[in-house]
Amino acid sequence: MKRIADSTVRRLSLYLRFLEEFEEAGLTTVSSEELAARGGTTSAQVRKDLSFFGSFGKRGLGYSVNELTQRMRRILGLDRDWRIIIVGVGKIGAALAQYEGFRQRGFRVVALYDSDPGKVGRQIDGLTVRATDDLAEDNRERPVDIAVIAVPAEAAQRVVDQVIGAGIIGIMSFAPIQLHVPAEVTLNTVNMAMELERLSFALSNRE
Amino acid sequence: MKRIADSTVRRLSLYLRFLEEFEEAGLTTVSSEELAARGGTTSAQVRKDLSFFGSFGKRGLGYSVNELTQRMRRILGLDRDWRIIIVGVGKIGAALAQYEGFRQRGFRVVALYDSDPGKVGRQIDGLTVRATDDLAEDNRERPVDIAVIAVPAEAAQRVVDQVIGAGIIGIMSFAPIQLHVPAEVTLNTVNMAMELERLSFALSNRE
DNA sequence: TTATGTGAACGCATTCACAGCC
DNA sequence: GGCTGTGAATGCGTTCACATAA
Repeated sequence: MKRIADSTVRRLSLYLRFLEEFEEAGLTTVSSEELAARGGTTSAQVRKDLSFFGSFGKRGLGYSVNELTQRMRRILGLDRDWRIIIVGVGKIGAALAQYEGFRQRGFRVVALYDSDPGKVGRQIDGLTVRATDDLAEDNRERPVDIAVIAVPAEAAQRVVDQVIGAGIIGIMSFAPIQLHVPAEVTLNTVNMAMELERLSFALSNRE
Repeated sequence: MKRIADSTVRRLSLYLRFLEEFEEAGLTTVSSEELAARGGTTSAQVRKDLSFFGSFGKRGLGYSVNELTQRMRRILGLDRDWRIIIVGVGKIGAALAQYEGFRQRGFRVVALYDSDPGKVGRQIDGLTVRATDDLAEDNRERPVDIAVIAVPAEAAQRVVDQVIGAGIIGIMSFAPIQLHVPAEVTLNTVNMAMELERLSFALSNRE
């Protein structure tokens, strides 16, 4: 498939949310213009974004809310459940484990891990925290799709190597550090401190 | 000032981290090439990024680690403390309140707010949770720079309006929703569910 | 000689504008 | 007539390549 820009994928996620809102509101048809207005973009942008994946609309009419919602789900890979684990059950990790926004989209947290013996065995949201060293064996028995990394910066690269060694190829990191992974692994990093710094920059540099 | 691309600002944050590492390692000079290698970019990119703000290097030599670190801090607005509040002390909000990564960069959490009467009065990390309705008055007495929004999607726009009404012009949102703010307000949103969706897309669409 | 700083070239994402279809 | 789908034009960020300075 043609390479899709990151910005396009982000917008697709937004479109899906809006479509679900429209669906809930009982609308059956939506135009690129309406979708654009809701998301703060342009109708041409919406049509271009969708055109990378096919022709889903009817000229003169717009898009079927129902059909487009299905299509978006399928395109984003959300027409299935994803088995995810969370490594690191400090404040952030524990919060993510219970985050409803994940479950709603089919991301099912199936296990929690931590390297701290003091945390292993603890119960969080119905799951027992396991030792990070058990990861490889666990994953062999019952593979997972995505590992969410929520450990301190110092431990992050080591944990990521362990996760990859266990055979997991999807990684979502919340560690405030630049991670290195082989090409066959897909990594997505959210650095919350960096996001605040972007805000700091924006606030400092406006006339 | 000339408009700076978002991608540039993100890289500046990275450079600063690397510079601090180099500083800690005792290095006094660094080249654009070394900085690039550490961050997975190119030396031309590093030089171009820096060139938007001035000429900080010496030809044939490179950059003074110390001086460039200072410059980066100032450019990013990190040569000062930022007073921030967190609105919404559910799992995510409480986790952020105690996040060390913020404090380290001069982001000082000075107050916590929640609309749930059951949470108001609770102690978290040495701070007493206050009622969101107190926000306007509190901010009049002792203004803050940034409000971090960590409330559910349904409440987010209302809370943001309240925050803006109180006179706060910097907002960092973790609510999984598209927020609307007037032009004079600077908003930065991190949508964790969307980030997982990007990963889902990437994992689903590779040959 | 070495590494910066920067115009120019390039490539990619966004916007335009209109042909095509309902 | 209305709205989509898409080549063409534009704008913007990245890369190139070299003049410049230590």
